[in-house]
Amino acid sequence: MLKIYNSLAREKQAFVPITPGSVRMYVCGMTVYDYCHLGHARVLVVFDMVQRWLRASGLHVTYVRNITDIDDKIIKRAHDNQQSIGELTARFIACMDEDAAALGVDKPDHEPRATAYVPQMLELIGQLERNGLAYQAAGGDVNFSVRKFPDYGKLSGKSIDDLRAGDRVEVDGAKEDPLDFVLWKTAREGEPSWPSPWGNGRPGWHIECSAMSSELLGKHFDIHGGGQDLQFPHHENEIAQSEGAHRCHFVNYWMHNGFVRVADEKMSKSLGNFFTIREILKKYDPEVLRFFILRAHYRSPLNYSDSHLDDARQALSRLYTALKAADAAVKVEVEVEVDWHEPHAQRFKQAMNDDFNTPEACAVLFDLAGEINRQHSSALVSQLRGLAGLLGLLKRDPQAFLQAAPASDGETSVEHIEALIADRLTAKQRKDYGAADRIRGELQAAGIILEDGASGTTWRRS
RNA sequence: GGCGCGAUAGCAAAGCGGUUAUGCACCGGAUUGCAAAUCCGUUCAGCCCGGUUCGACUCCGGGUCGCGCCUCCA
Repeated sequence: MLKIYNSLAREKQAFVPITPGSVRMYVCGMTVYDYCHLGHARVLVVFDMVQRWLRASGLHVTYVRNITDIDDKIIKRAHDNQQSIGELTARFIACMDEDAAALGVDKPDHEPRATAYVPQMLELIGQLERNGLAYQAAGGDVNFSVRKFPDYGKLSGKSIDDLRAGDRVEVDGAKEDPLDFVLWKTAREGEPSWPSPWGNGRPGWHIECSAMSSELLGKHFDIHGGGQDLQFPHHENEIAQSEGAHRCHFVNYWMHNGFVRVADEKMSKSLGNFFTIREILKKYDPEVLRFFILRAHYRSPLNYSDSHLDDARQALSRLYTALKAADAAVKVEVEVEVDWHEPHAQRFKQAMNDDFNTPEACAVLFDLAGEINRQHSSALVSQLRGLAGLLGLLKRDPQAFLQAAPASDGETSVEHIEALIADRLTAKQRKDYGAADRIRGELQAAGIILEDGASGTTWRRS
């Protein structure tokens, strides 16, 4: 039985889908005005893992991850770049798709863009107004009235009176309460706008998700995910909007992934301490990055540093090395069936069912690798490949992984390496170990490690 | 000021009221021409102070420290 830590209840709860056998899940995706950074990578990978495990558990999954393609930052960036908003967002959506694909992230079932759902947002705002929860302020903005929604604060555990809106940011004087948030922003000169009953304008950020989720998943669905920083105010506001408009329960399970940190500080655009995915992929294999993310629990903070990624690479190499040694018997690229009665698979399943405990699941993979190194059992090789595959790992040919060069490095060609290995073999046959070792040293200096096995010499990158 | 999370060996990171987590690194041995990989073995833990218990890293209470949210942020 799958248990999920529900941010709403602040405890692990047994997962019971609304419709038996199927799951509807919504995750807040990117605002596309820049390259994705490591924090985005974590959301992408974590919820991809969740989605995979739900499917592996036999559930029919509808996974929605939205794209915010209209917002203040997008407008500003497009203006700064002197390009249209459409050009800007198209470019960064393409970049996001590339990054996600590199990380082995499956395409969600739906990737709605905010600009395509304005009618639904207007409908929702209208309903909120009819329900007495929205009002048009002096300046023309339509706001949500938090005081009129008694449950406000139930997700974040905050009470309206304790919140100190305006402490750090100037409050819009036209709001009835400082915490009221905007549903519809009145059009400003030079900014994109849509016609509406409240005048030309554009949607507030929070209403986008409420509109897209109910349109694609219904008014009441199973799982809503996102980064921890969205819990308040974004998700709190989504609840207020959706439950306020639909008068029914919105989401059963709220999942929030922990932050990526640098030197113990949250990685964020505002702090400027972020690394983009593509920047990291110049130095590290994308699978190493995926593994780095999954070997930590999704709710824990994840500290980024080069040495941690080096460590992850070494660890992942151990798994691939085990496959390499035993792989002759098992074909690559073949979908492997997991034998769920086998003890390792049982442990794996138990770990994953315990709120997606991927660190424990990874430990099972390493135990399996050790067993394979001892026994060279092809049954265990399929178990390793099959289980790792459910995490989106170990899908490649081991040799290809072990020999893969970072994108930025293309100095030592495979031909050159193989020529030197042949030279070394001749030297070894002459028992000229001095010459053989010199060649090996030369390659080692270039980051190539040689391994003399029973069936000849193989190489990998250090 | 309000609310929340965390503190595990050199580093990273889980479970668990009593029995090896796991990975990297380190040390000893096997293997190897020597290495690498692999195997076997060893060493290295649980912020502090109380309490509960036959027994606590694990439960409870109190500290200390760190982090996050309360502003756009994954």
